[in-house]
Amino acid sequence: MRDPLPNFPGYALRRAANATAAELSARLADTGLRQSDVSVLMLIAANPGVTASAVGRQLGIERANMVPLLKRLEGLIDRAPIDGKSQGLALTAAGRARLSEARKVVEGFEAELLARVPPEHRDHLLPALEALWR
Amino acid sequence: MRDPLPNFPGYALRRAANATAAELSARLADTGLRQSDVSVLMLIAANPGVTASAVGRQLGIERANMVPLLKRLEGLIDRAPIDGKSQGLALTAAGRARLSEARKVVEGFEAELLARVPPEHRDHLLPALEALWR
DNA sequence: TATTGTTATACTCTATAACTATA
DNA sequence: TATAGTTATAGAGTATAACAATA
Repeated sequence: MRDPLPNFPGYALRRAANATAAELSARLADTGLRQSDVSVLMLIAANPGVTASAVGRQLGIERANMVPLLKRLEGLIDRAPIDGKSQGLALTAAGRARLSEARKVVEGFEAELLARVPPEHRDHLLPALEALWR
Repeated sequence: MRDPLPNFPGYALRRAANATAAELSARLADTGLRQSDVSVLMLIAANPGVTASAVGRQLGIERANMVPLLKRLEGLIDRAPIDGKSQGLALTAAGRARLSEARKVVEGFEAELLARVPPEHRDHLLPALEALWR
């Protein structure tokens, strides 16, 4: 079948993102975490005391969507009041343990992704992608 | 803020796909078509008489999801029975006209996307992406 | 005035299961 | 048996509007 679409970088981007997201989701199933959960946990781990709003801004997640996400992570995240309206987030011991599991899955998967890219293109992938959204 | 996530190609892929999809959707608003609509119209235009199932297979769209999609494109697509259970799809005159509009938007956008990528990385984007899903 | 956290809501995309009819 | 078209449904991801309380 004639198919001109794969020649469009935007289309290839969508297909690649879709395929890899589905694969990572399947691999994360055992941890009970979603990709967005893991990214939030990673950001909190790297920045203890950060607010939910700041996490959302950094990851491109709307404030409103942080609420159910953090609710799903109950027990893994600790909330400590900063002032009357802000709360600092940090991982609990359980949160660190779960993140440690998830991190193995994610980092293994990311390494595999890079390995799938032919060597001559490999180092160009990340800079090219970053130019499209940063 | 410390943020290790942009160093993950899978994460960058998701962010880039998300950002570009939102932008293209906004640009397509005037045409009344979605990205998936345009990709379906393009595939039918390139392969007159193709079945809905074949289009879905090629584009990674489930058969079941082709039904409301084609219903949305009523008037743009013509269905002719091939045998008792299959229908061949083709564009109507209106379909060709709408696709012509949408094609300008999409091709302009795709060219802009490539232009955003630094020249030394540009030619590597498409091959690298294709390695991730093909 | 701007920001935080929150509630409610809606739209899109995608996936699965199941059914009918035909090849 | 496998495939085409269809219906119904559910899960994610994402977006907006609006509100109260606080900076």
